[in-house]
Amino acid sequence: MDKLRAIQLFVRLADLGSFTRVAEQLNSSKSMVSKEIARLEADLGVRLLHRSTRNVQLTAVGEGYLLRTREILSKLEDADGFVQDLQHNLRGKLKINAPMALGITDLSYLFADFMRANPEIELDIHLGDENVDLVEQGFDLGFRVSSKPIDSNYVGRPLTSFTYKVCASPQYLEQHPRITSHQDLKEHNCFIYSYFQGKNVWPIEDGVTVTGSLRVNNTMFMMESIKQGLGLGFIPDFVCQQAIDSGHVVEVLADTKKPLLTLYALYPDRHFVPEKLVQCIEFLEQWFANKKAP
Amino acid sequence: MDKLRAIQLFVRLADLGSFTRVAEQLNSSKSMVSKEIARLEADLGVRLLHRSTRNVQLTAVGEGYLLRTREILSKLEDADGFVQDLQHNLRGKLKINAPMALGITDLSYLFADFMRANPEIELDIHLGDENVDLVEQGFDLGFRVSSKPIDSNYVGRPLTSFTYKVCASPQYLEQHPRITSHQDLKEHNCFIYSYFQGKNVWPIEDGVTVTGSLRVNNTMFMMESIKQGLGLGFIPDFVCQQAIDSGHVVEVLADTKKPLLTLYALYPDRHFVPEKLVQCIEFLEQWFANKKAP
DNA sequence: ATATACTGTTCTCATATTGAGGACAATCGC
DNA sequence: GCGATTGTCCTCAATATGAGAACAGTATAT
Repeated sequence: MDKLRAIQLFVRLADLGSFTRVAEQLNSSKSMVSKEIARLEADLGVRLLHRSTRNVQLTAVGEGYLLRTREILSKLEDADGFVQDLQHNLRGKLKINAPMALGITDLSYLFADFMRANPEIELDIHLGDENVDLVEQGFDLGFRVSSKPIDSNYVGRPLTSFTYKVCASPQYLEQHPRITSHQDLKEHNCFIYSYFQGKNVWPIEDGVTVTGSLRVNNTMFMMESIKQGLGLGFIPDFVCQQAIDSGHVVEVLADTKKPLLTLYALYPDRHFVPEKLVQCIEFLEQWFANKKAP
Repeated sequence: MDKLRAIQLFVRLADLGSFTRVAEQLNSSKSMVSKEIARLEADLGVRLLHRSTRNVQLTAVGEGYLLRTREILSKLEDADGFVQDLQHNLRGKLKINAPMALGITDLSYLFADFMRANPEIELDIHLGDENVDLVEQGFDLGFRVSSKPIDSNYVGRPLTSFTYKVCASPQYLEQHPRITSHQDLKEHNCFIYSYFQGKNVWPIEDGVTVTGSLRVNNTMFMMESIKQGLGLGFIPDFVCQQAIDSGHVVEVLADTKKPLLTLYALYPDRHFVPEKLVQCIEFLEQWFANKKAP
């Protein structure tokens, strides 16, 4: 028995005071209304209304039940309304996970723009390079750099592609042997990024195993050490480009083959994506598209 | 879709955190739980929980919906509990309609006993001889004197039978012609009871049309007038018996044929009769049975 | 690292529920 | 009295629904 519908019919019946009119109002049959009310009464084991052929009269019990069920229906509507509001209106929190370096560089500008464009949406941004379980931590959106989508419960959306560059400061290069081949790197002080998937193998050409005096889990820190002339780093271009443009560091082995990586936006499975998240993802795509253009 | 059941499943699922365990607990199948939750989500247009194969995680929306639906389910239980309480416990009001004379005589003793035996039941007794519509006025119980059950929406239960007696005071009989046949009544001052079905025809033998100087809608009043020696009355025995026993009035035409009437208890249709009403009706039957015995 | 066990989803199909329509009994107004 | 209208009951076709197995994916154990 669909008790909820039965209750809705009961309340309506109490309002209209006629089985026939309820059936008419719902484009349904009298028999259905009658049966459903009978079912509800059977379920409760109580007569909710006395019926004479001319009159429908609430029982004392029915009176009390009506009061309570009215409130329940109203609360149910509230609950549904709450859901609709959160789903379809551009409101609420958006919990986002992003790599530290990306967050400090591009994303800080990106989300500044986004917040200006969508003042109703609150952002809860967690920067970190550890591999967190997005679903377990309840993230709405995550940024991942990978060739394959990692988590099958999430759908990935390519935003932009980037590459890595081998960087060193001009001073370092002056004071150390010339680098002409990627194999030369073996003789240099190559910094290692802790979370790098290849550990201490840089994916240049067919790969080169490197060693160095620094191992750190933050690319910005590494970048600073490179600027100080302490060694070489294998740095994403969005982190090093500015320093290269300003001359603080220099790219070496620019013509070697390095992997082209893709930045993905990961968000929960495609069913029922909240409007605010749709909005956010579209914003991401546009932002990166615009950035590449000029 | 049975939304209520879907909500119940959702809440249970949030508690147990596993589709499989919900299905086990309800002796049902995983597919049913999965489908029902999917239906609810489709209805709302929202993902309520993220599922990874190892984890079920509430969405932000799901979290809010859970809170609200929990309250709704609790309220629904309250409503059902309220009904059960009223139905099965000996509590609550009992609205009763009874003829004036009967109420003032027998019923006053009867219900005094009843109230002593059932202190939890409140009585709301309306005395009156007008023909009221029991269902329209919301009566739980009515007393009717009739040979046929009047209202088809109510079921009648015979309680006791009684008859009428022709009464007069000794003084009146001394001062007026002797009464030996019912036809003699035509020459006497016969009081008329307003609500009497036969109007001014007393159903003695084959009926006798009478006239008199008093017409009143209350038998007790009439009884008093008889005691004063003003005339004759056709009085139910439960009203006149005491006065006859004490010698205040005398019965005449005792051996004539008068109708034997039955007192019925009328109560609403047999489906779902509240326990308190069942109790009351049983009490009525026992009381009248005991009264007849001694 | 590989295997295994366990998760939630999806599919199909037999089953059961259910709602519409009409006949029915009862009542009220004319 | 008769006709109109009420709620209930009956039957039957259509729909919805749940069980079970196959499936895809993942975490734990070895």
